[in-house]
Amino acid sequence: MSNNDIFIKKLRSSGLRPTKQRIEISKFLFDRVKTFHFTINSLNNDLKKKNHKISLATIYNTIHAFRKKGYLKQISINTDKSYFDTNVTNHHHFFNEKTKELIDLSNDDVGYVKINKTIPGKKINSIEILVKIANSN
Amino acid sequence: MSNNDIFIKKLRSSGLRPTKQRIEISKFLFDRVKTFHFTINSLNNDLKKKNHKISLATIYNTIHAFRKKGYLKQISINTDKSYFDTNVTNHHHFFNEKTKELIDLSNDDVGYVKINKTIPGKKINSIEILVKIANSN
DNA sequence: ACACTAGTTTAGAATCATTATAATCTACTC
DNA sequence: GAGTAGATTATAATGATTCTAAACTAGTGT
Repeated sequence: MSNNDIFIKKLRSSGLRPTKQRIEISKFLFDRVKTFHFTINSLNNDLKKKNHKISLATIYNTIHAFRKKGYLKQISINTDKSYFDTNVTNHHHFFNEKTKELIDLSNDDVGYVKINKTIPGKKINSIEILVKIANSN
Repeated sequence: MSNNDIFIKKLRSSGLRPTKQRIEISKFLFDRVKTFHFTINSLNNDLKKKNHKISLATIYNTIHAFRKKGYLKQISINTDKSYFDTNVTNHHHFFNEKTKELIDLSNDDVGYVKINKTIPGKKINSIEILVKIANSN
């Protein structure tokens, strides 16, 4: 089974039509060994370099479709642009405010976090930890 | 000593000229019993209601000046607008994504978080925890 | 294979938060 | 009171994101 077929299956199984654009974006995002972080802008530039002429609107549409299906995580961080992560497992991040660089923190890197407060009628959906770092000197 | 005098002293001591606008904003933000969360937009509306005609640009300038001086905290959260907190002590937040409501979590509400990973040449500036909540039924 | 339809892509316009500009104003110093 | 550095202001500019509506295409049925 070729890589394309894998993505076509994945898209179809989640109710997304396997269009040329979605397959190309899937390949770029998921056909690699390591997960990574990106912004719409960086993704757009990277796809342009690969001579894939995909409209910016389509990139936005696709990324949000993938996010809704759980194939991408949007990172809670206060910046002018949104950051996405192809690592959708439960984990956290270091964030270098100067360079805007994100570094994964595995769940094991973070001690268990207990939340000793409940809100009646509400349940916890996720716990997201952002560790801001800077040069140490 | 009147309230105004307190804010004038505070502003002057941090190298900010105590202008009419900064004093008004200080009074609105800090002259109250409980801390609270706000956006530039909500602040602008609230100040308008009080018949204070402060330019939006001044509100942005002032809030960022206060943030830089440590009088306000900007919350790490992925939304279209920035959220600020008049509670600058070490604490965390519940966030209701549907209503965009923020609820404080005291440091005691959150078990001690140990970060078992270091980045050479970098130090930790802050650890920010966002607990996303939703209706439980 | 062909046509139909709902879903998708697209370029460009619209929106909205935020920042920049540059003219006017004001708090502080002498 | 005059001079000046710092603030305020209205407005324009920017930039990320979303909207629009026309053109395109994948999937279905014939």
